[in-house]
Amino acid sequence: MISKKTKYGLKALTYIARQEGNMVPIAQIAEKENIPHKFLESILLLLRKSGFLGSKKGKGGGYYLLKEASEIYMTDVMRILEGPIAPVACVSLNYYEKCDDCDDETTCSLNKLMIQVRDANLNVFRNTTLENLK
Amino acid sequence: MISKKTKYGLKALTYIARQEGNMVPIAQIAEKENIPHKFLESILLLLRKSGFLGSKKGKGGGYYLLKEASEIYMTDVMRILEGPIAPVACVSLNYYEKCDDCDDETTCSLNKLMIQVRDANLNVFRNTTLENLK
DNA sequence: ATATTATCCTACTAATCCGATAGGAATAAC
DNA sequence: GTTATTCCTATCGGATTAGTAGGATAATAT
Repeated sequence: MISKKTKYGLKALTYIARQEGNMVPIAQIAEKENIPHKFLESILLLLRKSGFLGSKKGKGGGYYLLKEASEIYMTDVMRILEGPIAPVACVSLNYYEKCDDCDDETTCSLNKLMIQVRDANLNVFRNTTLENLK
Repeated sequence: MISKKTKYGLKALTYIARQEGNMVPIAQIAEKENIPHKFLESILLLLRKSGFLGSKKGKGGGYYLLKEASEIYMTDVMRILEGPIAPVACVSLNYYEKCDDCDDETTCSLNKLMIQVRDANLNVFRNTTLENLK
């Protein structure tokens, strides 16, 4: 199950994408998408620092997409918002970590299944961009 | 990412499946699979209560599979150990819950993607049994 | 200048979940 | 009756999640 952060983040990105380049203030997204304002603020900050959004302060300011919606892939967004796409770190492409309980990954009984799950999810996220959510 | 409970549970089930019907004590699984004994105890208790395992108390006791490994599907095991397979409750087949932030699911921008993710995972779990992990 | 509107940033908090442990009761074998 | 096992409830520290607080900073309009 994904976190609310992820869910809110995806909804916000979609909302911004729909405004076709116009500056979108947090308050507007928060209201329309039923997301707590301050919580959303921290999420948009993260998305900006991660290179998905640009922002402008002050009156008439807000957030906007830095790339075309069709070039924002779910793989990238999910990794920032939710973390690893793999179900266990020992099969993660971007967040690899060795298991403490496993001596040898190649003989681990779960390894093949975990890789299948990872790839199934990757396949969905690699083939979905923000444009597909609009 | 799956919890350690799920990971340990899957490993334990696989270990038991490999013993071909023999009674397997917790201590043996714990040692061979590097799982904390007491933690594993609680997991096996759950798997027994959920109908996957039988048990026998006392000397020479332990756990055993109640069904053939080839009839124990990952869909069922995962739902018990990890909970919903769906990434959000509002597209869950077995744990459905309405979103608080969504007025209408059919127009939710995330709905289609979430269903795709759910189905991708279901597809893997439905086609994997404990036999495949042995 | 000043008021207004917005993002930026750090810190904090309450609640929940996770991973693990404690300690004994019940049961079966020898 | 001793030993080996599961059974059961309760507890605990730490991490994570979801959300809040409060002000600093910047841009705009008047």
